[in-house]
Amino acid sequence: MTQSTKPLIILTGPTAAGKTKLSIALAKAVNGEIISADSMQVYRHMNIGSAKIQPKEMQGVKHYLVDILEPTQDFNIVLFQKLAKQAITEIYAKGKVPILVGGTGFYIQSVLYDIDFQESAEDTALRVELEQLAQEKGAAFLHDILKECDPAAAQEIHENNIKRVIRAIEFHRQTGRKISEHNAAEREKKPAYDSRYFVLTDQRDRLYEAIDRRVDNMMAEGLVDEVKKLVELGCRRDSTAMQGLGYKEIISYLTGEIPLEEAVYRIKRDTRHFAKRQLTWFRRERNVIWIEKDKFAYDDEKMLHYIKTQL
RNA sequence: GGGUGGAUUCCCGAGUGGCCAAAGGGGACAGACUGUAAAUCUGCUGCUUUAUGCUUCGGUGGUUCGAAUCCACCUCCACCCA
Repeated sequence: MTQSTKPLIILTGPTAAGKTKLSIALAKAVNGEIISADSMQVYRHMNIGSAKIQPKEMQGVKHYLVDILEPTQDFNIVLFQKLAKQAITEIYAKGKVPILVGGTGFYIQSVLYDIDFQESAEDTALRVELEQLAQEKGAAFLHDILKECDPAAAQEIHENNIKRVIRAIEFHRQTGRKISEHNAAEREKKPAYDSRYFVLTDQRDRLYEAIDRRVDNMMAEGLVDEVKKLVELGCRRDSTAMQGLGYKEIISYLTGEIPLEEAVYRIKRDTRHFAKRQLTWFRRERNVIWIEKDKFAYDDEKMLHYIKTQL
């Protein structure tokens, strides 16, 4: 890999597995710089709830895509992909190795396979219109619309998954093509880099314990105050940033909908669900190198050594 | 000591004679995902030789063709009166 002109190291894994800490050691070991593949850490002022790496923890390792947006702004995968690619170019120019670190599997995929999103922009007006249609006439009605323009997509996407049904219809309206065909073509792509895809994980029960502990720490560190400030900054419940785990629940607490202990319970539960979904995603990715912490006696040094043997 | 209300599958909880292996929710487990992805959505959850099969609804015994559902006693829990 060191011979290649386009090396890319990916270090991911479910939330609370310990990616951040290991990533710093890795970056130092391979003369790398880190690109965060995390949909929430891009936002400024969201430090506690997103478990964002803090400047002193970086130990001089440059990080990209952290603290680049105000929480009132929208972020999405296309923007991520564009910025990540820019960062990679920049890192190559320095003669360093880019390391993609973070738990958002879809973001990682978009870079690794250089997925093409450009053909179709999002159309807010259309989305709102279709959402209303679904609300008034039901999910099945919307799904029937998709059936007419893209039967294959209709078969693949469950009618209750309104977001994805809307996107498929939107894609067709804008491009005249079928998203099912587009997706099939994109799926054939080979990695755009000479990559190593590491997934850091642990036994399920230990992972869940780590999540519970982390949430308790977040509360102790002042997550409620952090969310209060975000609300003061103008964040609304439906803004993209407030969809983050830990944020939407605390907002529900602040508006008096649920007691604080219920909010904490939900954050823990939903974060466990999230970790499970992440694992499902990584299992499906091709050529993944699993790093099971228990097999390395929970020793970062040993994990790092193993990673180096795989490069 | 007396009275009343309870005990249901991992949890909560519905079920008052057959349509009940037992609603619904939660959890657990599994999966999908190509412009909101920390989002959104799906499946599954007693056992097995998958069957008009077996075991289950606090315990035991009864009534009945048939009981989670009715009766008796017992155990435990909650509340009320002493």
